[in-house]
Amino acid sequence: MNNKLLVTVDCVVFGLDEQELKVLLIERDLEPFKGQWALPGGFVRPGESLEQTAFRELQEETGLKDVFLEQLYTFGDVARDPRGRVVTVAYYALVNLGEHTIQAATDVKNAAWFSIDDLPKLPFDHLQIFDVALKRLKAKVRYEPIGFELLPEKFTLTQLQRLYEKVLDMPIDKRNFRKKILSMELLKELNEVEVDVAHRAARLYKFDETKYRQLKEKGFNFEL
Amino acid sequence: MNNKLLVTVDCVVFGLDEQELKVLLIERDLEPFKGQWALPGGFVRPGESLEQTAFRELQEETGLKDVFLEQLYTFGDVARDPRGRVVTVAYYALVNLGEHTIQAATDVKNAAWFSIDDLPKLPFDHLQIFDVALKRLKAKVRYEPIGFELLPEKFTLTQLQRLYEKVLDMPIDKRNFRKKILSMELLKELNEVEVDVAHRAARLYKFDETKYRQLKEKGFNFEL
DNA sequence: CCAAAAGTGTTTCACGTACACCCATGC
DNA sequence: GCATGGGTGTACGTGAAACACTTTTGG
Repeated sequence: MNNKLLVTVDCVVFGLDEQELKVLLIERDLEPFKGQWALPGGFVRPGESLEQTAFRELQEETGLKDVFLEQLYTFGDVARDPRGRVVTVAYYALVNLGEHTIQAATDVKNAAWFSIDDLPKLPFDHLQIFDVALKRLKAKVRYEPIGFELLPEKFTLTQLQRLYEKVLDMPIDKRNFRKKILSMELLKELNEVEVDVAHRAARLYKFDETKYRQLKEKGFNFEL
Repeated sequence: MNNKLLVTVDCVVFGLDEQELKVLLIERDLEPFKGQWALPGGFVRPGESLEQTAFRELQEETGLKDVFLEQLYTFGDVARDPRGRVVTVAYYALVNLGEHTIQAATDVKNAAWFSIDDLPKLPFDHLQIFDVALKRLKAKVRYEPIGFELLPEKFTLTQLQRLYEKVLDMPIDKRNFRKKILSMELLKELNEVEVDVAHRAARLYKFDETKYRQLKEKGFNFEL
């Protein structure tokens, strides 16, 4: 009895620039779907964990490393891959677009960011995977402070607000937002302000990871 | 290059009786860990989806069918199984203990319910899988009306309250609970009451699935 | 001095929370 | 008639939501 299946890992990488929420796609240089834009990913090797596969493929195919990564869902429909029975464990990642540069490499012709509402046609069930990832991101950003992963280390409150507005796709009141986020005491106010802006420079803040973990221990729940 | 891996599905089945939250375990009749209590599960067959595997294994090993089932997480550590590289896609299920009878069958010596705070030693990483499942159940029960899956179709408000108290492991105020749950208008009040109780009989209710879907469309969010 | 975004408080309303007694029924 | 759980209302406080003007800076 041969029960062995092919297992891949695919990654939905979200990035934020000043304008929009984007996804990182690679142009496949291998069959099937050679030449098409697709989610980065590849086969799990016998000696590596699923998460290791995700990190390795991201680095190999797009040059990204040290990113926030979390398992999303596992897709195992019988006919999802023309090569045969392939189960894929999907992950999603969050990166700050400004601080990471991407570059195509192994098995990939090209790697590029696409606006989430202007995606090319995706192969396999990658569109479905993307949809699940976006839904997860929208839900999770409200009750876990993962949004900071999309921003540079030092950011302004307005940048933070924009992030939530873009991910949640809804307007947020400035005063209420500031009141709430500051009242959580998760942001460290820096003695620095923006530079090179053509108006009053905004104060910079940092997310205080340590403090968050302490508060969480005590039963605190992040909630936007 | 041989990239094929073994893939299994394991299920954490939660059940509720009048006293406690329980988990369904099976006594393995095959190596490895023959004779030990473990989560029900087995290999994914080439022609079946992951969910189909879960349903099939549940039926074969425990006799359960028509249960609420949802994917939990995929565990793929390299050394999690002594047989070699085995990735397992874990599911969790919710059943009403009174309305389903279980019976051991294929590859299984025995099947039985265990109190969640008195589990036997589990093989593989099944304890870790159970922990993730319990955590998920506790979290999800608060923002999705899945708790009803643990009750009979017709239930009293007190039963419903007990369910939440057991799953969340905390006391809940009776009047506030009733006010809140009834204000959602998700329960259909029946013209029936409990029978065979040695005190005033409580009114029976049913969860109104259709209404829930309608409200959800309009942006309603269940929240306890 | 003008444009652009930063920064800041108050009022209102809804909802969560705390809390105790009478009622119906079976034995 | 007594034991057992069923069923009900109010007061209080906290936090969410709505809302507009002044300040700072660069060009």
